[in-house]
Amino acid sequence: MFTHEHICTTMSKKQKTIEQHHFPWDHPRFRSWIAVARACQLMQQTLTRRLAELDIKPPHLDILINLYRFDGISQQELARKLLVGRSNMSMLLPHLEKRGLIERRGDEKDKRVLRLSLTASGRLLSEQAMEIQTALIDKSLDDEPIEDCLKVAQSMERLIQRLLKEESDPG
Amino acid sequence: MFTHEHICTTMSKKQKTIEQHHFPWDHPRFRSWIAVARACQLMQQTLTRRLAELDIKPPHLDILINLYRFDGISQQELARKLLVGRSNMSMLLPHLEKRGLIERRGDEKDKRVLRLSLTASGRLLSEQAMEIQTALIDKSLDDEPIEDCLKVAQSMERLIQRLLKEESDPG
DNA sequence: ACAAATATGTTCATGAGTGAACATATCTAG
DNA sequence: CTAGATATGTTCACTCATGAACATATTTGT
Repeated sequence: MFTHEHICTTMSKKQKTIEQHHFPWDHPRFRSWIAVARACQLMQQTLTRRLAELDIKPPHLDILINLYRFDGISQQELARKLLVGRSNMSMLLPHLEKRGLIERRGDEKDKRVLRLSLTASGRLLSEQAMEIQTALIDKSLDDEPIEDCLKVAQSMERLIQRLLKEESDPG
Repeated sequence: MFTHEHICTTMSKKQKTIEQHHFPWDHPRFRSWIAVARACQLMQQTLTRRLAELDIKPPHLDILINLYRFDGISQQELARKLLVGRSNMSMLLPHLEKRGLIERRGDEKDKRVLRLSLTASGRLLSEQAMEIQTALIDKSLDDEPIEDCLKVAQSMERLIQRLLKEESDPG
C-alpha cells in the first residue's frame, strides 16, 4: 500500500541549482517506483471487485491459474511460484478443496508432497476468471504500445532476478 | 454471461498454426502486467525486511512519508492518498500515536476531523526509513536508464488515472 | 546402516486490510 | 429553521499473509 498521490511540483532554488535529491519525492527513480506500486494496488483492488461475481479473490485466481498451467504441482512449488510462504497455501488450499475447485492427492513416490490439480468445475471457473483478468489488463493497457509493455516486462524481470538473488545471498 | 470458448482447454492444431493468444500467458500485456505485479510483491517483501530494524512495516512508512510531506492532513485525506479505506487508518494510527511517532488533534473549525502531524521522534524515524527505502529503490533500479524510469512512471500514472476514473464512474 | 541435515506440509498467534453498521458533525434545500 | 443528505471517524467480523514451532518423510554423509 505504497504511496503519494501527487508528485511534488515545488522545488527550492537550492535543489534546482545543485542537482541533489534531498527528499525522496524529488528523486526520479523513487517517484517512478511509487507510481508502479500505486498502479499495482489499484489494479488489485479493481480486479477484486471484478472477481466478486465469481466469489473468488485475486489470491485464489493466482492459485487457479498456476494449477491450470502446471497440473500436479506441489504446494511447495506453488508457494514458490506465487512468492508466498508455504503456510499461506496450507491455509488457502483446503478452502478451495472444500469448494470442489481443486483436488489434493498424495504423491506415491514421496509421501511428503501433495499433488494439486483442478477439478472440472475448478477449470471452468478458472477460465471465467482468467477472462475477467485478461479483459481488465487489456482495457487498462490498450493505449500503451506493445513494445513498451515488453520493455517494461523485461525491466521488471531483471528487477525480480536481482531481488531474488539478494534474498538468497543476503549481501 | 461469459464466453470462454476462445480459451481452449486442449491444444488444437488450429491454435498452433494461427498466431492468436488463447491463454493469458501467451498474451503480451498479460505477461507484462504479471511481471510488474511480481516485482511489486518482491519489492514490498524486501522493504519489509529492511524496515524491520526500525520496527515498522511498509504501511507505516507510507503514512509517515505522507505526514512528512503534508503536515496537518486529515485521516480521510490520508486514506485517499494511500488508496485504502478510512477504517484502515482508524486501526493503524492509534498504534503509531501510542508509539509517540504522530499526534492527532481535533480541528477547531470542523469537529469531525482529526489533524495529523509527526512528532520530533516520528520525523527522525521517517527520515531513517525514507533513507532505507530510497536506497533499496536506487539499488534495484540503478541499471535502468532514468528516462526509461520516467517513461514507465508516465504509463503508470495514465493507468492510475484510468482506474480511478472508472472507479467513480462504474461504466 | 544410521544419525544428522533437509524438505514438505500444518498449526498457531499476530498483523494488515476490507466493508458494513454506527455515531457525530456539517452542509443543503425547502 | 429544520429535515434530510453528506462527510468524518470508529468498531466489528472477516480474510489474507507471515514466521515460528512442530510432525513426518527423505536425503546425505560417514
